[in-house]
Amino acid sequence: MVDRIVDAGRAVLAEDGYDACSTNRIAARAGVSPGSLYQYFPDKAAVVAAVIDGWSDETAERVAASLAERAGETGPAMVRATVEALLAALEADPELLRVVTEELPQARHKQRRDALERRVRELTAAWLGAGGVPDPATAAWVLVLALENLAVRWVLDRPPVPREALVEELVSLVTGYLSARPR
Amino acid sequence: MVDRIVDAGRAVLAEDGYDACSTNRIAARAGVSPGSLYQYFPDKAAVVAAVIDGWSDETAERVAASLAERAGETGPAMVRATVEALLAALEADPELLRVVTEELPQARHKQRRDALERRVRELTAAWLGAGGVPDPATAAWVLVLALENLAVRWVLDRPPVPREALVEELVSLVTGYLSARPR
Amino acid sequence: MVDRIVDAGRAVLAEDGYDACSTNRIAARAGVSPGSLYQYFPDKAAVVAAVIDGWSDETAERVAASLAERAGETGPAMVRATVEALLAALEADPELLRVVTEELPQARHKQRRDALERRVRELTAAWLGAGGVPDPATAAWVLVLALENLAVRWVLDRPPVPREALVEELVSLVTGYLSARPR
Amino acid sequence: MVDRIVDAGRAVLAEDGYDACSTNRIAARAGVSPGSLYQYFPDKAAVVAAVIDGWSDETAERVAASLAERAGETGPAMVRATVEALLAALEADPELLRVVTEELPQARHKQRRDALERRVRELTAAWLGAGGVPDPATAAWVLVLALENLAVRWVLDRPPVPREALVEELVSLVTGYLSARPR
DNA sequence: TATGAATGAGCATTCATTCAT
DNA sequence: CATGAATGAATGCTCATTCAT
Repeated sequence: MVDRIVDAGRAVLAEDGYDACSTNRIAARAGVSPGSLYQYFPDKAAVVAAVIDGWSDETAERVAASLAERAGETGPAMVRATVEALLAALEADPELLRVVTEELPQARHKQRRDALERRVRELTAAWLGAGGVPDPATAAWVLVLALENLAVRWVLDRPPVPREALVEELVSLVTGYLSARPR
Repeated sequence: MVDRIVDAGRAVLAEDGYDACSTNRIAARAGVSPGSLYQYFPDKAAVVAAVIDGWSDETAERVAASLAERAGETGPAMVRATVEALLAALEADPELLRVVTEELPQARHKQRRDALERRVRELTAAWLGAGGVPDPATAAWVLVLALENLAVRWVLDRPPVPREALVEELVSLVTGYLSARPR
Repeated sequence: MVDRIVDAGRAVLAEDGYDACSTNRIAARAGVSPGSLYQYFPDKAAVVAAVIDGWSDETAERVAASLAERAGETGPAMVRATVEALLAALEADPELLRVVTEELPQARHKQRRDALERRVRELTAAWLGAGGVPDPATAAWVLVLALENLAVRWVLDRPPVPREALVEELVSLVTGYLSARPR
Repeated sequence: MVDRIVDAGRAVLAEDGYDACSTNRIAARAGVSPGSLYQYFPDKAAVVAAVIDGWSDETAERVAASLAERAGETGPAMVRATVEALLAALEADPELLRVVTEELPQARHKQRRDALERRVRELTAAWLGAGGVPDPATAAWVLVLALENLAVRWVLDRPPVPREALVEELVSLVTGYLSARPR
C-alpha cells in the first residue's frame, strides 16, 4: 500500500507536475481513498519526500552499479566511466528529474537532495585524496556541482551536443581542472 | 504603477518567500488594490516573471559593468575578472537569488532564466571563438553552466571555501578545461 | 455583511445545533460564499463568539431595561422585579439559550459567558452591599449562580411549575437566604 | 470488554477532553481494535453515554453512602451533611466533572444527566414531604438545581470562598428558603 | 468473535481572479 | 482608471464507521 501510494505520487508528479500533485489526486491515482493515504504518511510532504528518496536511492544505485562494473580503473578511463554512469542514471526517468529539479519547492526538500550530494562529494573527495590531489574536499565540491549541473541540464534541455561529445567535454573538464590546479 | 507592483512583488518574494507571495499581498505591499494589479498584468505569473526579468537584467548589467572596467584584458586575467564579476553580481541580492533558484516553480519561468543564460552563452562563445577555441558554442555551454552553478551554490550554501580560493578554483576550471580540450 | 453572517450563524446554531454549524453552512445560509465569511472573521470560533456576544448583550440589555422600568423599588419588590426581568430576558430566544447552555463546547467560550456573569455579580454585590449585607461578594456569587441555573432550567425544561409560582419560589429563595445568613 | 472500553473512554475524556475523544483513541487506549468497539456499542455516543452513566451512578452512590452514615439526622444538621456529601462526591473526579459539565454536547446526553437529577429530586421531595413542607416537589426542584449549580461551579471555578464558608452559605440558602416559603 | 485496514463525506480555510461601482 | 468586496473551486486533512478476513 505504501508502494502503491508512492508509485502514484511519483506518477502524478512526473505526469501532472507539482502544482497538480494534491493528496486527493495521489489517492485517486493509487485507487485509494484520501483517508488511507494518511494512515501511511503523516502529511503530503512525507509522500513527496518518499518519492524523492526512492528516486535518489535509485539514482545513486544506478551510478554505483555502473561504476562497480568498471571498478579498479583509474585516470581518464575512470572519469569517463563515472560520467557515463551519471548520465545513464539521470536519463532513467527524465520526467521525474525535471520535476525534482525544476518544480519542487526545493527549500522544503533541500536536506534530502543535499544528503545525496554530500555522499557523492565524500566519495569523490576520497578518490581524489587517494590520487594525491591537494585539498580534495574543495576539488570534490567543484567537480560534483559542475558535473551535476551539466549532466542534468543536458538531459533536460537536450542541447545540440551529442552524447559522445558531451562525455568528452566533461572528461576534459575534470582532467583539465585537476591538472591546472596549483599543487 | 507597473514599477510599484513589480517592486512590491520583488520585496515580498525576497522577504516572505514564494509561498507567501500572494497577489493580495503584493497589491497590499504596493499600496494598490488587487483589482488594479490585474489591469497591468494578466495573472500572478506575469508579475513574478516581471520580477525575474528585472533581476536578470540587473544581474546581467552588473556583470557587463564589471567587465567593462577591465575591458581589453585577456587570458587568465580576463577569466578571473569574469568570475569576480559573476560572483559580485550574484551577491547583490542573495535573498532573491535564493527564491529564484530554490523556491520558484521554475518550469513556469524557465524561458526567462534561459534568455539570460543564452545571452551570456553567446557572449562567451564569441569570446572563445575569437581566441581560436574550436567548437566555441559547446565550450561556452559547458563553461556557463558549470560556473553558474558553482557561483550560485557558493553564494547560497556558503561552503567552507574562501572567496579568493573559489576564484582560483574557477579560474583553474576554465583554463584547465580549455587547454585539455582536443584542438 | 457582518450582520448577515452573524444572523445566519445564530439561525444555524439555533435551528440545526452546534454540530451542524459548519462555516460552509453558515455562509450558505447567509447567501454568501465561504470566502466572504473569512473577510470578516478570522475563523469559525470568531463567528460563534460574535453570535454569543450578540445574544449576551441582548440579554443583558433586556434585564437592564426591565429593571429600569421599576427603578427605585427595594426589598422584596425589587427582588421580584429582577427575577421577572431575568426570566423575560431568557425567554426571548429559548432555542439559542439551549444551544449556548447545552451544546457549545463551553470551554472554548467560557470567558465570554463569565464576562456576563461577572458583570451581573458585581451589580448584585453592590446592591447587597448598599443594603448592609455582610460579605456581599460571596452572597452575590451564591445568588447569581442559583438564580441563573433555576431560571435557565425552567425555561429549557419547562417543569410543571407555573411562572407565577416560580417567581414566588425564587423570591423566597433570595429573601430567605439573606435573612438566614449570619450577620 | 465493555468495561475495558468504558474505562478507556472515561480516561480519554478526563485526560484529553471531548474534542480529542475519538473512537480510535478510545479503542487504542482500551487495547482493542476500533471494530471491536462497534460490537458492543452502536456508535460513539453510546460509549460516551456509558461513561456518563458510570460516573452518575458513582456520584449518586457517593452521596447516598455519605448520607447513610448520618441517617436519621434532621434539620440543619441533615442539610449540612447533605451538602458536604454532595461536595465530596463532585470532588471525586473534577476532571471528568469538567468535561461532563463544560465540554459535552449535552443535548445528546441530557436524558442521562436528568435521570440522576430526577432521582435526587425525588429523594429530596420525599424528605421535604416527611418534614411537612408544602408542595415538596417544587421545593425539591428548586433546591436541587440551586445546590447542584453552586456545588459544581465551586468545584470547577474555585472561587475565593473557603469550603467551610461555602457549606454555611448553602445551609443558609436551604434553611432560609424553606422558612421563607409560604405555608 | 475480533480485527484493523480502508473508507469517503465532510470540514476549516485560502487565494487567484472578477466586476459592479 | 481604480477599487475592493465578493467569489468559489480547490486544498490538506480527520474520524466515525464498515466489512473482508
